Amino acid sequence: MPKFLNSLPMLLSRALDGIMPTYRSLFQAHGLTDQQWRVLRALWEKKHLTSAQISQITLLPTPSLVGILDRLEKKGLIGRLRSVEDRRHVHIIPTQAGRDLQERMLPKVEQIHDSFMQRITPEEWGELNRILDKMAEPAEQQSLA
Amino acid sequence: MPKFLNSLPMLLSRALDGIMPTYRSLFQAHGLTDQQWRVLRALWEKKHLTSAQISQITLLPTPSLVGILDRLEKKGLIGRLRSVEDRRHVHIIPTQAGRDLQERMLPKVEQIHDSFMQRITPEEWGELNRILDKMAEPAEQQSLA
DNA sequence: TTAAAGTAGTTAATATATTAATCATTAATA
DNA sequence: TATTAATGATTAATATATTAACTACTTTAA
Repeated sequence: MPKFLNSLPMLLSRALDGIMPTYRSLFQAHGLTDQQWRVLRALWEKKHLTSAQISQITLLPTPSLVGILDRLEKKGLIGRLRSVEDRRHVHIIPTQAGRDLQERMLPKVEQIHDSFMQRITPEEWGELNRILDKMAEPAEQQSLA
Repeated sequence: MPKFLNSLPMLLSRALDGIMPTYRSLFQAHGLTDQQWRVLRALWEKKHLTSAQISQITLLPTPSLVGILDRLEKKGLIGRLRSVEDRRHVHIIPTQAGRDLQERMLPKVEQIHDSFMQRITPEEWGELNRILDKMAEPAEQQSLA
C-alpha cells in the first residue's frame, strides 16, 4: 500500500520539498522567487540570452518567463533589447544591479549547496546524477490508450 | 560554469521534467491533472481522509487542496462531509465513480512506473531512495543572513 | 517575388504554489 | 466559566505552470 509514496514522482517531490525551503529563505531575503533567481543565475557571466535560451537552461516554460522577466525588469535587474538582425529575438541583459545581486548571492547559494553535499559522499553524488539522468532521459513515448 | 546545471534543484527538476510528461498524458486521457490524480491515489483503499491528511500524504499544500478538491467534487469523484465529533474536520470521501476511476487508472500508472524501473536495477533504485532521503531529510535550518 | 511555412515571443484561460490572514470550532487555563 | 490559545479549513493576493492560440517577423519554395 505505501507503493504510492515510493513512486518516482513522489520520491522526487519529497526530495525537492526537503531541500527547497533552505534555498527559498535565502532567495526571499533578497526579494527573489525561486524562478527569478534561476533566471539571474542563468545570466551569470553572459552578456545576454534570448527567452528561449533561458528557458532551455532553467527549464522554465517560456510563457512563464514572460511574467518572470517582467518582474525582474521592474526590479531593475534585467533589461530587454530587441535584436536588430532578427527582430523576432529579444535579448535579455542583466543590469549592473542584476550582476551585483548575483555576485552577492552566489557564494551563499554555493554554501547551501555544499551543506547538502556534505550529507553524502562524492561517489553517492555521482551515482545520484547517473541514476537520475538515466531514468529521466528522453525515450520513445509509451502507448497508453 | 555548468555548476548551475549540476545543482541539486536543477538535477531534481530535470528528472521530474523527464518523467512527468509520460504520466501526464495518461492523467489527461482521463481528464485529471497531476495533483488531482495524487489526491485520488491517496484515497485509495481509504474510507475517508481529512484535508490535512491528504496534504501530508500528497505533499500538496492545503490552500491548493481547496481548489483541487472543489474540482474533484464538481466531477463527482469525491464528496465532502463535515465531521460530527469535531466540526473543524472535513472528511474527504471518494465516490463510487472516484473509486472506479482509480481502479481503471492504477494498472496503467503502475505500468508506467515499471517502465521507468526497467531502466535501472533494483539496487540502483534502492540507492536512489537512500541517497535522496538522506539529502532531503529535515535538518537544522542553516543560518544565512 | 509572393504565398506558404516556420520561428520567437507573447497573450489567454485555467490550475496550482506560496505566504499571510481569516473564520469557525475546540482545547486549555486562570 | 469566561478568556485565551490552538486547530482545521478556507480565503486572499501574488507568482508560476500548462496548453492553445496569436502576432510579428523570417525563411522557403513555387
